[in-house]
Amino acid sequence: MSAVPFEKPPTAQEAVLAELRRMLVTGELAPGSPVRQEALAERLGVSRVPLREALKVLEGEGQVVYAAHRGYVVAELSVDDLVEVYRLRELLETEAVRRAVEQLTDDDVAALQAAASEVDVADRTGDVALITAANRRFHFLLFDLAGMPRLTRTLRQLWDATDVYRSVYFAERANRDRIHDEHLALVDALARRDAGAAVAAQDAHRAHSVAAVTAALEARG
Amino acid sequence: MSAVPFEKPPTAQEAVLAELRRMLVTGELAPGSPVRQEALAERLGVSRVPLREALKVLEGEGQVVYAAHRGYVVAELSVDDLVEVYRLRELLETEAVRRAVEQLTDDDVAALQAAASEVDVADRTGDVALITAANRRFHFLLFDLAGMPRLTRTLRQLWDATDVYRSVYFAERANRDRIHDEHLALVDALARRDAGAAVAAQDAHRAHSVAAVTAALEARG
DNA sequence: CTGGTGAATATTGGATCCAATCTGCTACGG
DNA sequence: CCGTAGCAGATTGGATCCAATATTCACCAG
Repeated sequence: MSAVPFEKPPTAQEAVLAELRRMLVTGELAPGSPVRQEALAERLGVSRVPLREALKVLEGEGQVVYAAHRGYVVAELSVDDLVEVYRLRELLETEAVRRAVEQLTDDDVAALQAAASEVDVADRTGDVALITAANRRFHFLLFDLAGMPRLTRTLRQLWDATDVYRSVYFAERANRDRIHDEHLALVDALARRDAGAAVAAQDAHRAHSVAAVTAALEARG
Repeated sequence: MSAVPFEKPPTAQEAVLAELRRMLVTGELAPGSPVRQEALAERLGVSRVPLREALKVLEGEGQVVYAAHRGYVVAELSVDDLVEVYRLRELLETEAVRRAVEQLTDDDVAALQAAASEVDVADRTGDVALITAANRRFHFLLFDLAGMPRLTRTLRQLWDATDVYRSVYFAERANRDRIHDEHLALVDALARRDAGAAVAAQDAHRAHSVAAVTAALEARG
């Protein structure tokens, strides 16, 4: 009985949800495009039922919008929406960092350092999806340390909403280089339990991101 | 063709969702109790499919928790959870008020005054459900004026999460009396475009609420 | 008496089928 | 030529049925 920590999908709806999230991040499901349930379900090898349940979750998160008898459409973010998301992130992430700093152990700091290194490792592969995932793990490791589950959940929704658009940020070599330094500065501030500096580092991090993404968004119209 | 603004339920899942929300607020679906799909569906006069879709929405909002093959359970809030929700509300509602004040018109102020009066009207009926609803309309009218849809949505989720517990607050005569004064103070500050005072009024409002609800929660254990 | 093993039951998960609604095209009248 | 009514196809919404999993309880070994 090899009790290997083997990943398995217990239900189809969860597998579908995970796959839909992936398709949203990669842009396979592009913003504004309608979701054809039958075709998508067939492609995923399931019936429409688990697909619809997964879509309901995404609807609750605002990733897709639903209209009765007209189905689901992949949510489209305007520049205003994007700016709003980043403003909310600022408010909530500031809280998260301040709380986390209060109860940060040395082990936590070490774990954060390790997570930051993982981002560098992913960076060297050049795979945008890997980088995005590693970056996310790093930041949410920190958020989780605040010990506020609802805060983490809300932040996850906000991050999810802009995942597609953030990819363009990671696609740029210059941005990826800057991330390394910014993460380093953040971990450094945390190691010193300097909440103010940590918040400042996060703010800078976000500011770069939002600037790049809005620029990209306005470019295409 | 009488184009009467007649209420109609476009889909069963929406009707079910609305009914489930009502049952959650009234405690008909009590925190911690499992959701028996077949029985509940039959009681609502629908099959399990639309019920399950409605439950997925509530799951996304954290109103129920889901475990694969074990079903849904009505979410239970610990005191810590409750304190967290109120802290998040403080952060987000402060932002909402500050933004709203920036672009408040005289008509908006008048509408807020009217909404506050509605709360008084509901108050005189003594019906806790009516009071809760009127109170909610008043506050969200203000939040909406910030022009930040995601912020409003997040706040709605936070309010929903604690609706059941807030009922105990409104059940107390003394608390209801205080609400009138607090709303008056808030509208007054808004009419003067005094963001600081408005935020302070809201903070006081919340502080009373959280104190009452935590007390009630700790009392029963 | 305790612990575990197995079958029986209850409950959830998913697929298929049918009904309801929407969309696009066509034809007709102005 | 333009607008509209209506029909046909496409798509979603919901109900029923079956499969998969979990839970309960009886039974037995120790």
